[in-house]
Amino acid sequence: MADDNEQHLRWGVRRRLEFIDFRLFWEGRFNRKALADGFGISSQQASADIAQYESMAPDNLSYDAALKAYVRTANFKPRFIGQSTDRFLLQLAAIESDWMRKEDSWFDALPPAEVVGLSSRKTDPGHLLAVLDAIRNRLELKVEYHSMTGSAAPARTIAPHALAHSKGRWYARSWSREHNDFRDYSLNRIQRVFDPRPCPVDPKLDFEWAHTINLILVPNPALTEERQKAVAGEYEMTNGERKVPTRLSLSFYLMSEFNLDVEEGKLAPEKQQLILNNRTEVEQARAAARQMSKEALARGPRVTTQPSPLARP
Amino acid sequence: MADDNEQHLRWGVRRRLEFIDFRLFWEGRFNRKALADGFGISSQQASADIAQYESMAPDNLSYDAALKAYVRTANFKPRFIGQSTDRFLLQLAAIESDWMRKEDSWFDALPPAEVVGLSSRKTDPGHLLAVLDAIRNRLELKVEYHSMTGSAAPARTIAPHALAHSKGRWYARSWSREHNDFRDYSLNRIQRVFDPRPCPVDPKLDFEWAHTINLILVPNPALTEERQKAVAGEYEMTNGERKVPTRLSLSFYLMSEFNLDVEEGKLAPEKQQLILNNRTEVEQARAAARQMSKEALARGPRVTTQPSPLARP
DNA sequence: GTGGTTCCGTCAATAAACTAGACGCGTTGC
DNA sequence: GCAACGCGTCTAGTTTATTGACGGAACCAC
Repeated sequence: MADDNEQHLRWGVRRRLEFIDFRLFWEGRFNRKALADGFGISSQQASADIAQYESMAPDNLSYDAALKAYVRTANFKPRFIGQSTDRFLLQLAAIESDWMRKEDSWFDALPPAEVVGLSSRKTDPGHLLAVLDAIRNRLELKVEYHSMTGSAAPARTIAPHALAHSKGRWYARSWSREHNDFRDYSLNRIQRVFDPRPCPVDPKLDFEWAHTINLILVPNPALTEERQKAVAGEYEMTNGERKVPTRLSLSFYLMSEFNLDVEEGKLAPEKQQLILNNRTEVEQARAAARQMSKEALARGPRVTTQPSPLARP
Repeated sequence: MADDNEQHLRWGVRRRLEFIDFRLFWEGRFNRKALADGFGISSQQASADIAQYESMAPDNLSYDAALKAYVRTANFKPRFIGQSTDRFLLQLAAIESDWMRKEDSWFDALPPAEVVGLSSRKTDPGHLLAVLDAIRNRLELKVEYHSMTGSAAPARTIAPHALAHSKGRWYARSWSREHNDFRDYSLNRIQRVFDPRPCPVDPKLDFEWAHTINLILVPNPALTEERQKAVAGEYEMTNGERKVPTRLSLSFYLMSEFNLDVEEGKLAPEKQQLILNNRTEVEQARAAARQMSKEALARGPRVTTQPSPLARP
């Protein structure tokens, strides 16, 4: 019956009950003021919400007059939030990395936490917007790329068709008019975007993007047998290997991130815990796809069908 | 005057206006049904919300009867969302990495996007919960660590006091009763947690965590002059170097992530674009801090003041 | 101890937000 | 040309939330 009620709850009320659940689960406590302030409701309404929560999950909380707060009981069971750690940790990382404002989360006191990494230049919203519109409506754009030399960067014409993320950076997978092939352009190196217009090139010709291959990862045999087993467990391998389906164009990033592109033996095995078993296969497949794209693009004819403006992809 | 109104909006209404803003900005279009479904309101109320949005930002949208949707106009200016790219990209990455459900975001159609990385075992919510409670209330826990050998892992007693994130993994910075020093424990290798009890060790003695040092990063001189300039720009260096304040205990992760812990010349310069200029200083500082912690811990007396249960840190 | 403060809870009256059902209007697709 | 769909709007009625007032429990400073 309680489950029945749950469906009838209005969106706003449900969010507030989730908030109570969230705070109890992760922080063990909350008080009425936090609820009222967080959602801009009166304290009376907050009381009513708490009463409702209690009626639906009586054993979850009790009021501690000394702490002036509601506290989680020992046999607490989350009632409204799917108890996903990921949401919690994601938000924590996002706040620590300044991607998100603390007020937009449901945290009160953040646990002491630190995120390792190098913060990078932010992406300009207008540029991302232009890229997204281009992807959706199959447009090409003129862009100026961040030039370090101070000299005026020549404008390039690119037609983005997908986004990719690696090592904290976002890339726009794009056709390049100048080179007549497909390449990656780092979003936050774009300095200026202008002159969007329909693009005749079919993104399906980007075979390096479209085709995937299984990277076959195994523990570095230079590690002790015990460490190898640990690595196998760490990366959830079965039969001593892990197959990772990867787009050909992205295999480079994954290889780079895990030092799979370094000759075996060159690095200390602890710095190269994984070995790519089918490296030549991957590299050949990638080169072949690249060649196929080039030939298809050179051959033309370029595709003619155009989606209507602002239509869904 | 409009700004005045904005403050009076109720939380739920404001969220819906933000939703309209978000969709218009990032996807260029939305319709009434999306609003009604997303927030569980009636179509009448959705119409009312749209009318209100239009009254507050008349030039932002127009209805396209052919598309059966509201579309963004050329001179659109976001009115309710701070136009932060980060929120957009963060959610995109989160959804792509399965950290977040699409329904919890405001996306309609996701742009084609891919996140490079190896998915890892999920962290058990109960374990994270126990660790967080331990951090807040200064407890020690018995944990069983994931053992690859199949043999029963001996329980260890740890007292976590902070979280750290690196390369997709979360670590609990903890005092170890067995070793009587401070170490990192990977959250998703914890198999079982039990027997929490107050811990007499003061986390302030973890000098490797408390002390920070500036890592001084410079472009790898083995790169061409032009590439060096590009790297300097890419990492926002001033005077050819970037100072990155880092906790001593985390310097290892940062060094590992950017191959700063590899001898110069061993790797192709493209795989080692950054060089750590003060590596020996960092390593000495770290070793010194570690030694200080050990001595302080060995010396005792262990700290006596205890925060009350469930009190804020 | 005593007053002052700050939490909480509740009652009653009022205002705002929202829903249900019904109707008309324009566009699209068969 | 007709059904289907999405939008806008009207009325009446319900739910949700606010304002204002009052009282209880715990804590702090004096």
